Amino acid sequence: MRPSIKQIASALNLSTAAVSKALNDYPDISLATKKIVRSYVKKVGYKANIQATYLRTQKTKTIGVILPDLRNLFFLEILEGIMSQANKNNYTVILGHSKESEAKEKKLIYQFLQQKVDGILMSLAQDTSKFDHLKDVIENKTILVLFDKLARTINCSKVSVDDKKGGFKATRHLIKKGCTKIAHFRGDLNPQNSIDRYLGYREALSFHEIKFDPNKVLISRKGSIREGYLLAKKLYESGIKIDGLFCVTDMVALGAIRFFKERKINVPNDICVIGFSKTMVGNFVNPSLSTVDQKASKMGKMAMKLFLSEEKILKTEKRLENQSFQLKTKLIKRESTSKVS
Amino acid sequence: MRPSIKQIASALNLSTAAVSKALNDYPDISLATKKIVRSYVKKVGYKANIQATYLRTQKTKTIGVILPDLRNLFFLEILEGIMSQANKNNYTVILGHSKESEAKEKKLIYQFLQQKVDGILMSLAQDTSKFDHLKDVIENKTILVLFDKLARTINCSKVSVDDKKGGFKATRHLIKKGCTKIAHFRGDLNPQNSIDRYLGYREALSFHEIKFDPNKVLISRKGSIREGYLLAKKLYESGIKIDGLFCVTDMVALGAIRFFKERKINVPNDICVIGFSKTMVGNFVNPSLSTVDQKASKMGKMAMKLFLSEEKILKTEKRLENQSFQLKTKLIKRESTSKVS
DNA sequence: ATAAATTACTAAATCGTTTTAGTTTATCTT
DNA sequence: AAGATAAACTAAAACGATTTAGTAATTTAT
Repeated sequence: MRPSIKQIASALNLSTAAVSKALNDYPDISLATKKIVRSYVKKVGYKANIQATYLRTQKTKTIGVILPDLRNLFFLEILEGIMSQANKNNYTVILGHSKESEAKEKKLIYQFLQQKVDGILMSLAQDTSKFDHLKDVIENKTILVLFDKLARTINCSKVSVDDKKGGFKATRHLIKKGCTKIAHFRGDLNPQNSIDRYLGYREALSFHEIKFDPNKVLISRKGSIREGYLLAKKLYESGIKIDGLFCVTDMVALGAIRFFKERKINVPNDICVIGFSKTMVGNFVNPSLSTVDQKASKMGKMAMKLFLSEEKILKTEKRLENQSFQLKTKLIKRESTSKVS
Repeated sequence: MRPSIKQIASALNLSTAAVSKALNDYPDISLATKKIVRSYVKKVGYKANIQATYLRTQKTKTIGVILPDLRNLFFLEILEGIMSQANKNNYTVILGHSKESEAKEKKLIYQFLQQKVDGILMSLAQDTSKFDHLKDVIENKTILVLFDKLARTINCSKVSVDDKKGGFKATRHLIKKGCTKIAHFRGDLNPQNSIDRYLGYREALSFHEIKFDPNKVLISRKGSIREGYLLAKKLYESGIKIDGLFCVTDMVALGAIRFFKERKINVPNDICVIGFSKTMVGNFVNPSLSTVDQKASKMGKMAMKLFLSEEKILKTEKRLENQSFQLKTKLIKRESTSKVS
């Protein structure tokens, strides 16, 4: 068992107060005593008990991270970014998995608040349509940082991707490759991301004076491979001809490509396909998948940095003060759009 | 701010002791009082402060999980398995990422012990060769459960895969497909897994009376795609002819396949390739990758279950009592070995 | 030389629970 | 009716730290 401050104090013939102050570098402890305490503490490997410290300071040096999907490498890279920053700053990360469900998300938030985390960093579940639980976080004076899937109306720090520009880039890339009949499998109406990607798609079309055709836009609710497959099938069977396809996620694109393969439709020669949010898989499939990179790891780092800066303000000025940050996207050209135009 | 037990007590004209006992269902509180307390608590949304509770009970209802690689879907599925069980049992999960480094692993363990987790569930880093930090966990009366990459000599609960049988199955599958010159890209010498897979490989060869050729066994230290590519190149350039390849991981197999593709060597017709530990990617590549499934999610669940059962014993008998569990593997036949023999 | 100021501590309260050891009141024996 | 027993509480200590207020010893100022 690790020693407590009491045992250290009696071993050194000091009061617990003196030991605590020495460790926290209070000015009313002499340098000599501080040195004695520090070296002794090092020798016996004393570490302050975090839960006991919390009881007085109300700080746990812990953040909660909620991810909607653990099987999605995009979120894992974000997680990695968060964790590397967290480690550097001696924060502990507790993890929650909302499984894209608002109910689970809510439960996790209250669990985290009970754990007295200093902040919650999260991406919203697909499902989430009410934001009361987010407001509760802020009311509890707990820092909230949203990344990727945000709620515009909530007053907290946010890291987002410039989805509109990304959608624009993806669509423009297809146009440059000579595509003129470009379909879009968009995401659900709820999180802002899919709306923005869709808007980028439309903007690119109108910029290049291609008439927008609502029949070429289908909605994927879950963003799964299976759905991509089914939407491609639906579009194909409806008889609408296309030569380009921009999908809201890589997974949807992979599903679509699978369908085209089955029907002996050549990608990219018959149809160019581009996804969104570079996932590792895209690099291994055949044809390899063009996509729009979201810099997931950087997103995680930024989220943690926003938290740290807010924490600093909270410490001195006792109020939450949030910032937002928007990450740029990068077009990744691969085989699925490598048609010679 | 959530109310404390004190405020509840004064609101109900009771002592804090009575309220606490009512909530914890002590027999010396009348049913009537219990009902009053419970309904009031529900109304105001009171939740016990976990850190304060810990101070008395020494239980945090928190476990620490250490993974060596966050970009590996295998570990993420394990994590998912752990988290789903943890949630069911109201445990909080704190996550650590060792990045396959012994030093980081050590640091994380001490951080977790400081956090007073009730248990640590982990897979060892590639790097790890000394086990003092693991012994420290046990000496701290903290439950330790190792999964996947274990240390045989440490006396704790363990969940492993029957790697030897898995290696045997993979190799036998190649043999059944008519391969006779079977190479093996094995893992490093340190964690037991790669040794066992290698032993399974040898056993299958000898079982089918194929002479073992040490020149056909190469070592991959990191198990990366890049390494798989380089090993395939090395083997190819050494002039050794093969018609089958069993790789220690899917990633290594993917790398090898990439090299074969570049050299216009057809997989599976010229060389059958099989990996290990079903990763999602394997299903999307072309050709899709045969592999040996490790049931990652089940592994996570088992790890958590072993923890829970050990925790139960610890509570009543005040001693650590560990168990081990070995998961069966399953052969996944896909295109990379679909040669007609 | 004495009062004031500074230095370097200590005592004790506090955070929010749980739990041991009483204590009061009511009920049961005989 | 007196003592024993049981029921239903309460008081207070404890967990391990931090921090406020106070105190002794030393130094400085006049």
